Amino acid sequence: MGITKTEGFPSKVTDAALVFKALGHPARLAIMEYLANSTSCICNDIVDQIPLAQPTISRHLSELKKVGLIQGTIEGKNTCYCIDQKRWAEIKKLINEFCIPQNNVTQSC
Amino acid sequence: MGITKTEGFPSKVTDAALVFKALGHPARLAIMEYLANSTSCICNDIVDQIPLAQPTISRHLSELKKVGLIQGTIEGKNTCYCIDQKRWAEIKKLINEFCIPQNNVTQSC
DNA sequence: GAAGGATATGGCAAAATCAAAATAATTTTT
DNA sequence: AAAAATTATTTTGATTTTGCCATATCCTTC
Repeated sequence: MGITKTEGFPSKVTDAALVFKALGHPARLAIMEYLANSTSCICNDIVDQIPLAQPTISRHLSELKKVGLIQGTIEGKNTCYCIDQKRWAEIKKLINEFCIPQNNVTQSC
Repeated sequence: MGITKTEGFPSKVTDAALVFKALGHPARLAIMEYLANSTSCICNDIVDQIPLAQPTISRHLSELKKVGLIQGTIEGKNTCYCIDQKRWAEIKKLINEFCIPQNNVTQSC
């Protein structure tokens, strides 16, 4: 039904899924990469780099912000968006610990 | 428009986005975790573990397979699904190298 | 070969997503 | 205070996703 069932899953799983989902779009991934590799963090500069209209970028930025991947601070006329490095490091750690093959677990394939 | 624009992004970005997207659903993430921690890899056992109908699980499995996260092999009456460990390791590596703050890059926030 | 178990597929309805145009809100500049 | 610049929000329409029922397919067993 286009509605994602979340009941019956541990919150650890649903929380992680929200982060992955946010990263699961080319524009949002490109924004993250831009922020990691550019000295600029100004919204308008992002709009210049990504081939999408300004309102669309704004939407994507707000979704990244919603899951805590980035922070946005208003600086006068501009808004500055930055990766939340602490949170990003936590997420990376979580991914690394995720789906590690257990040495006591042997499957037939 | 519910349609994701992919033109104008490097294929490295769109490819990674597809993997993140596949992981961005509680059921699919729960399947991955189950496969990593269980000795069983039989489809029917997964259906028993996840609170969704069999056809729905089957769909999710096929999406994970589509992006190469898992492999499925038919074994008589059953189908055995397993994490593609080689690919999974590659993806983890890719994520780790992703969005690392460059030390020559300083932002104002 | 009939019956039963396991999995995949087709079809449908509800909901969510994506993109952009239009517009609003806020701030700086003139 | 008017104009310009930057960003967010609202609205609209097209598309995709999700979930499940019904059904098909394939294999095993009886």
